[in-house]
Amino acid sequence: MLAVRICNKDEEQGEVDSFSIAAEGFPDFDDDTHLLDSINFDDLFVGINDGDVLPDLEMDHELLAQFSVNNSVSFEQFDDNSKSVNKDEGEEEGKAHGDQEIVSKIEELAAKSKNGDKINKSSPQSKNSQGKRKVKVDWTPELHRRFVQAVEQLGVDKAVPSRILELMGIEGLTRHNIASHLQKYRSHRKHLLAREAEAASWSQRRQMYDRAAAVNGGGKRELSSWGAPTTMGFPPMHPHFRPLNVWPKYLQHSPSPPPPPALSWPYAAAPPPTHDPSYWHHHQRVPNALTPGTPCFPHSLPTNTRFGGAMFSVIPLPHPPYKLDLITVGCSPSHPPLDSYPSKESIDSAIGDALAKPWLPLPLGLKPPSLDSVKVELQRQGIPRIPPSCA
DNA sequence: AAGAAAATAT
DNA sequence: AATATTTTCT
Repeated sequence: MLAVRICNKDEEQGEVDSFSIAAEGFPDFDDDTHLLDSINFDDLFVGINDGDVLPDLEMDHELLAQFSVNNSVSFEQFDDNSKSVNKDEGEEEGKAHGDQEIVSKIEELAAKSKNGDKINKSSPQSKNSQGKRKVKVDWTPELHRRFVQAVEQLGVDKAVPSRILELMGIEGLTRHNIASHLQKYRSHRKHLLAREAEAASWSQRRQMYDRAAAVNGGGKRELSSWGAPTTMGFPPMHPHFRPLNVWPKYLQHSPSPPPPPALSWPYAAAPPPTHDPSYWHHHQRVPNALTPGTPCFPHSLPTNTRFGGAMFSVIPLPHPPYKLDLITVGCSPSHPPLDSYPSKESIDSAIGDALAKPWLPLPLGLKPPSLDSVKVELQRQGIPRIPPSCA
């Protein structure tokens, strides 16, 4: 059947951990035969044929499988002995998807007995031959959305696993499942906030620096022990003082992922693999509002230019070697990303290592301008490249 | 029961 | 190697 049954109970807590996972939109739902036909067992066994695991598997009872269908995963509680498959509630909101693709994949399997090799200390892991881990919950975007919804509804501070569990109202999910997801969620959130704070902080320093620079005009500037101009006790702008090099990993490679629909807010976009950072920040933001932490340098700076749909700031420093001190690229919902983007490395090398390049965070899911655009703009503004030797 | 940390699995 | 998810420990 579509639903796979997990058959052991959590002795300690009495939580039900056996449940079925039903796939929405799966054809021939009640016809095992057809379903089986459509399962690719090669995939099913990928990764578990390393010999030491296989022998312990028993198809019927030990094999845990989770079927993941593109859009939704639902959980149904199982009676301990019942074999019945419960079809799931419909996907509430985001339905209306004619899912033509059936099973996208079978992700999970295997209850492993991971003991055997260990001089066990009777840790629950080195348990009986039946060592079955609980089935992994597949936190699909849909599921996560509900999670986030619940969390936000409760309020970030009041959102504790048990309440979230209630609100989500998805059978089969345990408090533990949620607790762990919550942990990660908070963690991501924390990082994000930290990043934003840091960016903001540097933004402020930048402002102060610029103001001070404006005041002293071309006056002489004292050099710190760093040999660089300092202002108001802030560290000199120097490559080594990059506040934070936040060039989202997912932006670094992948030559040209399908450009997100220009005007749509990427957070709402459909198929975020778990890797998509926007996954963790699904809460819809006010359209057109700048993402908090977005490089919002003093907009008024004369050198602040828009081009190619992205904001691009170049802030020259008063002194020759520091001619070009900071470049900021950013996008906002109203300024869609460009088609392509350069790697951080390519920009670094193009601009020259002598320059401080604190890349401030881009709104998640958006891309910085292409390297060519940057180059062009640099030229247009008559900003000379500075050889590293000058630094 | 909540959280953090450690352990596993992918 | 890095992540995602589970398990253990406080």
